[in-house]
Amino acid sequence: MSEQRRGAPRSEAARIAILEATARLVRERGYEQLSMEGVAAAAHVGKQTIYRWWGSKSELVAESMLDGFLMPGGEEPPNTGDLRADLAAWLREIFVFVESPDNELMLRSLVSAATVSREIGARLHEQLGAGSALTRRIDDAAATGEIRSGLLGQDVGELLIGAVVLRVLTREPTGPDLPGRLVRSILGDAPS
Amino acid sequence: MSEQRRGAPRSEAARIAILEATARLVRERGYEQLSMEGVAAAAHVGKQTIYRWWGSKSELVAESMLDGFLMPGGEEPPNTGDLRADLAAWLREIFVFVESPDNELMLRSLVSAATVSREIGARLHEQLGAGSALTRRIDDAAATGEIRSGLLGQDVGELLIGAVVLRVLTREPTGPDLPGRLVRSILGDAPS
DNA sequence: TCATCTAGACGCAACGTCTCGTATTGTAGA
DNA sequence: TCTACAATACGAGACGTTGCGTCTAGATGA
Repeated sequence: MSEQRRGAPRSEAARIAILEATARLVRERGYEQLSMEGVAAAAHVGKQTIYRWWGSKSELVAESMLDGFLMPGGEEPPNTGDLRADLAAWLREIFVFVESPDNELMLRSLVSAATVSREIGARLHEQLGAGSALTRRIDDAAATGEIRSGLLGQDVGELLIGAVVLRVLTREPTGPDLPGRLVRSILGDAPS
Repeated sequence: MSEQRRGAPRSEAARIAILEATARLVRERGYEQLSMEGVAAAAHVGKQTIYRWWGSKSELVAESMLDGFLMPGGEEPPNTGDLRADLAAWLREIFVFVESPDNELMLRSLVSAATVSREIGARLHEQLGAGSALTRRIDDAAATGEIRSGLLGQDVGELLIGAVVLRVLTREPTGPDLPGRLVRSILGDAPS
């Protein structure tokens, strides 16, 4: 069944070099300033080699992210038994990451790419949505009565992550108490 | 004090034509495909007239939005006395608007522009943030005890609007019950 | 008089396609 | 087994096109 292809196989070295160069240039200059010519030059690769495998800038940025060259792996929230504190700590970490000048350009580039490519949007949702550790953690808490029942982990996750994305867009500075406020806005205070 | 300027004043006709052409082209082709040359041609305007008043594509798209050529004015949530129902209805309207194929390109263009221009981000926050009717409505409800105290209108608004923005990015279809679920995720069920 | 207007020329950067010559693989014939 | 040859990928870069942002020209209007 598996018809053998002829000719030279795809060069893994070129693929890696292109994705790494893309990640580096996105971090340095951002999405709009990223050019295919720049990537080709930085990766010491012919332009055709890029266009052969990726159709557009957004696809390229997408794969660079999905393969972990751009974004670190999804951090899981800690688990100390106190869901509210855990979520607030997790959010605080994320806000620190988001507000770091080193990551600003990269994150906005990711959002830009998502506005252009349906695929990135889908992967974004996949990586953040149902099935993540965050979602399960909240569902468990609802089942054990730590938080009020009726709460869906997926919905709570969307609200929290949405707030983070909104901050990326508005560039409003976050105060140290924002994570706690947001978590309590949803889950309320712990039962005494 | 008011020094009289000499020479011809700025042409309001040209300004309107440019902003309208920008809005039309953004709706038709999206942010990335929008070109300054295209706007100049469509508005029957010299390129210099655009560059004289706007410094970049993102600024142009920003003003086109802020002046109402792109976005409809901020809709206020209805007020029937039942905050949960009002917010759900308001969210439902927004999701319908967001998911309309006519508005998809425009909204993603707005997000793109916000990733590029700090000003748009700030205006976005200004238009959606504290001081809006939504925020006041929630603060009032917290004061009268319709919802639990300790909730800040600004935080709740950020969570809800963030969820909308996230949907714009992930392009996940929304179910008819999502607005109600999101509102109840935050406010809980009405006290019986 | 002076700032604005439309129109378009200008040099430059990047686009996406195409063509080289070379390297690397599978297939087929000697 | 050894040797052509076909197929494909590669780096490099030429090519025409598009859009960039600046600049000049001549007309218009306060």
